[in-house]
Amino acid sequence: MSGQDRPSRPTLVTIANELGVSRQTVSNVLNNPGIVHPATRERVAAAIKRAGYRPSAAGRALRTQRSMAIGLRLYRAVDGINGAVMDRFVHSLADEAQRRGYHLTLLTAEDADDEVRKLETLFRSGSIDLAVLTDTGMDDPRPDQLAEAGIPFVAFGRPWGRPDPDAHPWVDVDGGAGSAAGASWLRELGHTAIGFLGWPEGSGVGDDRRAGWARAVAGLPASAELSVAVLDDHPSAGAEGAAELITRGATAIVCASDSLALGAVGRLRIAGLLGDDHIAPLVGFDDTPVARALGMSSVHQPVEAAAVAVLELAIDAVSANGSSGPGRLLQPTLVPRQLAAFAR
Amino acid sequence: MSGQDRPSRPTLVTIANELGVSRQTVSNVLNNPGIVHPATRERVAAAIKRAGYRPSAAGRALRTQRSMAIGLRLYRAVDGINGAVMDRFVHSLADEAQRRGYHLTLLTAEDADDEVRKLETLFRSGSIDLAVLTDTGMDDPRPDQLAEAGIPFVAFGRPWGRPDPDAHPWVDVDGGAGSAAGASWLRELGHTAIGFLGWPEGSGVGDDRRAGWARAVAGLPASAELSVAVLDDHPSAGAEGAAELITRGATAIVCASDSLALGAVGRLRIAGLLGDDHIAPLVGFDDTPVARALGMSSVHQPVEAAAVAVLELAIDAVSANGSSGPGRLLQPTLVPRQLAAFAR
DNA sequence: TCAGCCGTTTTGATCGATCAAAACGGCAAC
DNA sequence: GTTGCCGTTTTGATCGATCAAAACGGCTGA
Repeated sequence: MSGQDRPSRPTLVTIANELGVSRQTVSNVLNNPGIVHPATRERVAAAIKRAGYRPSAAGRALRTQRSMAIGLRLYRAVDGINGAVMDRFVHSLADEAQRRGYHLTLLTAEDADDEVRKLETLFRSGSIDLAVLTDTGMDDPRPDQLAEAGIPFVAFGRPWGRPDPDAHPWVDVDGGAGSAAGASWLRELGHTAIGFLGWPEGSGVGDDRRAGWARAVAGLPASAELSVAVLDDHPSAGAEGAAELITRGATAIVCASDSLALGAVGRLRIAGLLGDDHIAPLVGFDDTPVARALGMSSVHQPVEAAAVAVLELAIDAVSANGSSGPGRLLQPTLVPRQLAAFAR
Repeated sequence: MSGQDRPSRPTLVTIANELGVSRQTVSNVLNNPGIVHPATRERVAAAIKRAGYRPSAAGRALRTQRSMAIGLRLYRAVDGINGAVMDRFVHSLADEAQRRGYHLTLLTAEDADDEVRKLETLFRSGSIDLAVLTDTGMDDPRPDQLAEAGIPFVAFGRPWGRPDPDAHPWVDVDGGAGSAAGASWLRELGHTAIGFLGWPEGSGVGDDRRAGWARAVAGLPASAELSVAVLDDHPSAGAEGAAELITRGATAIVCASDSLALGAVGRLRIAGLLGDDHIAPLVGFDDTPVARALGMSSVHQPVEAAAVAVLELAIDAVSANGSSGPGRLLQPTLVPRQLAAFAR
């Protein structure tokens, strides 16, 4: 059945010979159409289309020293409830990269050191032009290591704990503003005892969200005692924390994640705090599919916009323009919801 | 601050000149160490390590006509509850690919045609050596189109609806066996009215799971009426379907997904069918994080093993050995659970 | 008439690796 | 002493593109 032994993809020379022009002219039609005579340009373009010719990525990469690839570590799906945000981000990033002629190259790693090591190998072999970091933590070691190795990168997440906020390009979502919006919404609903359910101090993201809640509940009585921290980002931990908050008098809760909120909703139901309007006095974070499915209110992160911003900074980083400024803080939006019938 | 203007990565020639050997010897140390004299080999290896030399992916790809990359479409995270399985699969695949010297190149697409078109562009430009298809549906058009274009590929999912089961290499999980295991487990618990909650006929995956349930409940009275189909893979649809099954007399339910099971658990609670042991008479599918969090029993798919198998077939496909056979059906496992306290 | 310029096209060199074949020194066989 | 072989190393060609500069024909202006 095998018709021809070698499919032998067409090259610049194939096309050039077919038309009796030089290879450079064919190349110019693709990369610098302006300098080619219109008549020639059309003949060449037609031949390219007819042959289904696609420039060799390897040949091009070898000459230009650019792979047009972006390295991204894919984390193990530990939770999957909150991992949904990262999912959306990766998809958006892949989409936007594609739109700009780049593409994502995935890697997996054991830990931060391993990630940097693998990024360095990919970079030195010319497999990627730059990296995108996600999940930046307090005093994250990766930015310095990448800078040391001369690898351009953009972080999705602020440089937490750094003296210089513009040490490297980053994009992030204003989590504090999200929690504040959630707390304010609960105030508007008439609540005066609004608790916060989050994690122990020390994580940049968690502290930021707590701070936002604190700003929004300022002035309400006893708000200081209504902050509870649990160790795990898990519904069972959320249930325990919510029970504690209710004991202390809270009638509404802002959570640092949808995982925690999922656990909290059961306690609110048991405590008879759900109300007749079926609006749970509860705000989760990340607007995950579970929140959408159950009808929990949650803070939505604009990951598509984040991906666009990351790519803009990324392209700046490799072309070394440095024109668009190092940091971008995007605003989340609160999505209020009514509990689904089956979840009441 | 910029010490040297050009970092100018080392090449084969750099290393070779440094030691006074030829470039080919350096190349051989990396690709064919056996034919190099041990003493030379060690000197060269030391120099490579010292310089932190990594072979240029572009140079190598140009010569060998291999990119060592695998194209994979990343779907938009529609649901995220069930998308979790795909998450784990992608991570495992990236991991296993890396272990074998390959890496994943992501793409996004609007639909199947767009996916094939983009894969073809990547393939013809030599950016990928092969593709991995996921979510194969009944009479999926992609296999034929890829074969037509001469693009090697492996599918994660059976060739549903095809006369020839070995039309192309594939790996899949035996969903029927999973549902059967779930139904059998419920029988062992003493249930005799076990319902199935799934989707309308016509989807390969859904029909397969229903068939497994049917096998396991054979012999029980009135089992034929205890199968209900809903249109959406969503908890609210699951709640409705479960209510219908309970009306028809079911005391236990096997679901085609965790999304459906999530909706069903509330109805079982309302109907007083949960029991004192806190084991919900319910089996979901895919063992997603939500199931783990709430304590729902579910069928777990061995995606890590699937990724390993896919890669094995993939490497066969590009080297054209065809030694390991075209199809692999893996067995899932049932994970029985007790409902978490907050979810009761 | 011829130098100079302009728009367009072609030529030569190069990116960094691997393949295939040649070269090399040493040694045994005839 | 020549031939042949063996283990190891080197040389030349090649993969497919882009950059930089040269070449080309036609035209203008001195």
